[in-house]
Amino acid sequence: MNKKKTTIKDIANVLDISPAAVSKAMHDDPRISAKTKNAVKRVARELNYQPNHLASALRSGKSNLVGVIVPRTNSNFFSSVIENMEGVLNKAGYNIIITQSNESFEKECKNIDTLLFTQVDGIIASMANETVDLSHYEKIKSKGIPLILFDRGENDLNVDYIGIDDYESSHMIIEHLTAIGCKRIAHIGGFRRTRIFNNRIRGFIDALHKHNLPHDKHLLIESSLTLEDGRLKMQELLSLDNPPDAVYVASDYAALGALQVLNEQHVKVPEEMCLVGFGNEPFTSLVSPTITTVKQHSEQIGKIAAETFIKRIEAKNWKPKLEKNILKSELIIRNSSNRHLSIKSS
Amino acid sequence: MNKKKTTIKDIANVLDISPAAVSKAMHDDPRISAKTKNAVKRVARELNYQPNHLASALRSGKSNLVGVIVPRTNSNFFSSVIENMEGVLNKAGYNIIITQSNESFEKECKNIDTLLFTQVDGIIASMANETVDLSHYEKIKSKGIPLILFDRGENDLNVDYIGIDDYESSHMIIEHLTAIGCKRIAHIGGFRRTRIFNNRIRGFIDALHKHNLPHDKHLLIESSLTLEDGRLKMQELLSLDNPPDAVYVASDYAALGALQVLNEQHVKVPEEMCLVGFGNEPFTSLVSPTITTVKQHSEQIGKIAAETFIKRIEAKNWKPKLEKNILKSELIIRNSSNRHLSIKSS
DNA sequence: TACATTTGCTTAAACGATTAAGCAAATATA
DNA sequence: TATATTTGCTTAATCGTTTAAGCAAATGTA
Repeated sequence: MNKKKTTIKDIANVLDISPAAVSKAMHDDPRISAKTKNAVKRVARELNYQPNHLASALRSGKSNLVGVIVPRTNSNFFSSVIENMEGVLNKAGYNIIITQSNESFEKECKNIDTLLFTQVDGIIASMANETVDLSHYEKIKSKGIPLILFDRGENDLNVDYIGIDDYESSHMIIEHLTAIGCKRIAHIGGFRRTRIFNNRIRGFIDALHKHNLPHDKHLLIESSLTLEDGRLKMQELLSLDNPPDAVYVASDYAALGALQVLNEQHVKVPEEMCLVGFGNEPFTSLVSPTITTVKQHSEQIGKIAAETFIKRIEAKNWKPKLEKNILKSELIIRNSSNRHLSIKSS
Repeated sequence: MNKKKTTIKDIANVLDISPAAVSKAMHDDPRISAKTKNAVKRVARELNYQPNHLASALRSGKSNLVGVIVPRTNSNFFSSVIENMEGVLNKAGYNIIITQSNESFEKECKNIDTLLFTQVDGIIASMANETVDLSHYEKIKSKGIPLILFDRGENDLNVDYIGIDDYESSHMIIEHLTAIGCKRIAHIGGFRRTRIFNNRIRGFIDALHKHNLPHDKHLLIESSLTLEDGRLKMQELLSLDNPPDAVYVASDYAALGALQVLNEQHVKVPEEMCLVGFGNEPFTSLVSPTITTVKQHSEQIGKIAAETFIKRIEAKNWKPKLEKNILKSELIIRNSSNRHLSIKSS
């Protein structure tokens, strides 16, 4: 049992050279001869040498670790973003550390502390729903390491941001719903304090005006957008004196809750009520009827976020500033708003 | 702008004491006076001191980091396991690093390398579907750090394991299906080489015998258990000369695929065909009809895995050995196998 | 041959914290 | 008062790696 790990010193001893030479040989320093390099690499393999990350990170001040903070990993969107981010970062020699805030502000603060403590070289994050106070994000900026936000971002921080055009997405949805004859369109939106949800709400209102549709206050509801809350808000809408003929929900989970209520109360979808979700979660194409939704191009968001990080870390004297990267979203029309085609699973 | 981070040296300079005294004061060493301790802590706060994890980990040989490997984080089961693991570990002063294998053997190997490279104090893992060769897991053991497996484990590694009783779960399911009158029960199972799926298959076969039901070879199919493969395998079963009257699928995702096919082909569930899934993913209670499934107590699995890790790390001269912690699962009966009650959403 | 340059290494300091060992001063014990 | 013990620190080594500086030997140049 060789419990003791092999270090560059061990390799140096075997070859009777200095540890410094070994270190340089491993990093292909031009001032080390090919013969020595080969010998070092051979012995390293033989002794099963694994470089000690802590030591090199301590000395060089670079950990090659990128911290990632997401509200939850159990949504397809975030899981896909992470996967694509990881692909790009791994190729560039970085490894990622995933943490989840569970939509809790307190947890998000703890995550940031953990990541800074682990000496990550940068942080890529999407904010929790609860987050309003941004001082803990300022902490990242003040450390001088890159901070990249995606999806749930905040302009006030003046850092890079990658996301989709939420305002425009709402327009796309209203356009589609009016085209199929909807006259009273409701919106179960997120909390206005979150920028993306605010943008969706603004887009919703402006699009209604554009199409000369009534903007009834009762038809615009803020929600935590969980499945359960989607159910409650749908019940609210159904109990109105003059209920809507279409509902645009700002999250697929809440849309699913809404659909459950509609099914339970035998409201025919899409005949009596059209439904549109947001996010293109896999289940939207699995439930009955399938749910019309918005695809956010999580692959691109992940890749671009990672590439932005690399760009920032490689730029020598870079100062954080607001730089937005807004991608186009895509409306995926399914049966919950399909009034002209025969209804079958997509 | 104070870019340079404060170190114990800075604190020492302010108070005109040695860095060693500062370090000890921070750790409440009994040989440091209360007065000095207070002064150190005050200055630390004033200078916004953050201990350098790399340095302390390098010196002490402990990183207080635990690596977690899961197939994917976007399932409710794993996401919940992680959440509960984290709760216990944080309290004990550990932070976790989550990595996902995406069910790929190669990715799993890379993850292990990353985690070992990051000098984690231990690893808690659930194996990828693809994994057959276990040599990379041996690498963890040979480092002398604790390895804890859950859900997808492997006895051959002789390490701690936390999971549910898969064999018994199959019995529960068959018991339920026979009780409601099913006579020809099929099983879309996972690959036999994965222990948990093999146990479910063994349980399935033994339970059939126990209830004097036929064990038709065509009614037992191995599958990758993705949604798509669930569809394909269901189509296979429906095209048999003598199709089954119930299907037990070893994963909720594949069960959902099966349900789609049944709905599309207008096979009435549960009247003509009963369906049972596995895992209690949220969507099983959301689709129509709702799917009967098995709850795995992810909260407990996460907690126990974390507690086992702590137990191992605190035991001085502990040698890895097989120690199983098998939890009881729970059958959640929903409409897809509800033949006696009126059919409504649960 | 005399000097400059290049090659291929070595030396030694550093990164920031921990910790065994040591030492003077204060306090306790006889 | 003389000695032992405790208190409260300091010194210096260490963890494993990186890297600036330095220095012989080999090679190139005039």
